Amino acid sequence: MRLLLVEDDERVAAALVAVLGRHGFQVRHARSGHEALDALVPDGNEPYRVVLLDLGLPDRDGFEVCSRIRAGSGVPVIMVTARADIRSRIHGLNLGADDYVTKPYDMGELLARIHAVARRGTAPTAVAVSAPDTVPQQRGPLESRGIRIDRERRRVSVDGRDVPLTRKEFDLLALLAQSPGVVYRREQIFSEVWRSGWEGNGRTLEVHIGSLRNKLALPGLVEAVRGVGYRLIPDSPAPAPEPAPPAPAER
Amino acid sequence: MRLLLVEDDERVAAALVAVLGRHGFQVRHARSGHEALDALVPDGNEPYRVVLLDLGLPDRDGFEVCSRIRAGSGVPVIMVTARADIRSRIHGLNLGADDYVTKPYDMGELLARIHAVARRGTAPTAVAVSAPDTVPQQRGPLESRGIRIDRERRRVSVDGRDVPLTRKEFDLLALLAQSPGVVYRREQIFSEVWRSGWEGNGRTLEVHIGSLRNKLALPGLVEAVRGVGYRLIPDSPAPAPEPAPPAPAER
DNA sequence: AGCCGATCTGAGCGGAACTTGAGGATCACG
DNA sequence: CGTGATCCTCAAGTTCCGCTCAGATCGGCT
Repeated sequence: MRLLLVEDDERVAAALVAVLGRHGFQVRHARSGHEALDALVPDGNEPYRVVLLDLGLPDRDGFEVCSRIRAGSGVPVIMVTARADIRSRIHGLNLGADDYVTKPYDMGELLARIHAVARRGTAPTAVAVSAPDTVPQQRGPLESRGIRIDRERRRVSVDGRDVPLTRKEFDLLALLAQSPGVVYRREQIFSEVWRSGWEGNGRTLEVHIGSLRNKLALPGLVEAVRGVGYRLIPDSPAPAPEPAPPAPAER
Repeated sequence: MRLLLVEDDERVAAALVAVLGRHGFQVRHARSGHEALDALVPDGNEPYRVVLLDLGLPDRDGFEVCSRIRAGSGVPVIMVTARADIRSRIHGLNLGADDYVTKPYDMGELLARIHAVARRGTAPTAVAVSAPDTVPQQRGPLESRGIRIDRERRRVSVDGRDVPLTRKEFDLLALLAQSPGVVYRREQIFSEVWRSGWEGNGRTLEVHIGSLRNKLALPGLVEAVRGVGYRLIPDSPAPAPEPAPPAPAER
């Protein structure tokens, strides 16, 4: 059974490779998110049954790696990380991870969890991972429709013009911009931008959406989806992953 | 989305039912392992998408309940328990549980984990106990007869032409498209698309079906099955395994 | 403490979405 | 071929939901 380990710490990786090997896994070790995404491109070999993803990667955000994996494949992903806070957990799981394990973990439990997601299997994927960078996903600063979002500096600019945003406004925009076009449900927004379990009582969300719209001054960018939530309208009319050749993967 | 909650503490259960209900789950509450196993017997209704299993049950060991569930069904099981020791965790996961959450847990995280296992869907495994249409929730856009349904983006296109749908219309279509050819009974549709067991009094369903048909402009796609409900006609073969007699399993 | 920006809440408005009812069309069945 | 049940369509109501504004509250900073 093939397993993809994404981990930049050589010592940790070596230990995991050894243990997993003893338990019957054939482990491929990727040292960066880039290498991991490369490794997942179907190449005729037996596909990976599980991805073990460490979030503390050097080259790019581990969350981003996860959503890119998820954009192209249904392979089960287990996030393994030292970040134990609730927000990160929820965020990781909402990005499509199948499990989220915090360090330090018990090796036996990790193995059990690997088996749990592996036996459930790879989800069917209609998305063909053809051309690598045709999917306009976040790389470094997010960029879409002239908006540049710098997560590290928490700065946003529209057509070069700097737009000062408050905390909530920024978090809101950063969340929506993560996958332009995708509808984020209200509960999901609350659980990611506000403390979890918070039920929005008043008109809080609408007010923040309103001020965000005002400051960005890009009419039509933030769209309300009645009864569901909000989404960003991507510039390119190419909204969704390819209709894809109806070629079924089987046989 | 139906969810089976197995919990003997009434207060805990009530709280969970409330929160889960607000998040769009139709919750069935079983107070014992016996009741849970009963509830999981396929009865023609929409199958449960997730089981939330508390291990502290009075009548029998929660672990046993889990393995019995697993013996007859591929439904995802999340164990929720105060037993945090490693041995129990590993034991639970090895018995077939898909996740293991210890009390006290964060509600937001629990919700995220529920969604994580639900989106992965019911395992194809199962002992095929005459559970015909437990089609796992598909990842990626559904596609059939030139209709592309993107659940994430809540967008529908017919032959590339974008078709804006309202909430009910979209939910309705997404439900029917889940298993083209399968007849969805009226009560089933109401319980999925209109949450909180509300029986349609007027001509509500017909009107929404009507406007859906208008917008899609694909004559013959949505078929009414007199006295029963509706279904989508798949392009390819006509699988007519539907006995569709007046379902006697009604309670 | 006092200030000031950020966040939250409540009320009112307008429009979209949903529901209802009636009449006509269609179907199953005798 | 008649009849009742079921479904479809149209045209109203009615409810729900998002937007905005204005004021209250929170929280960090000096």
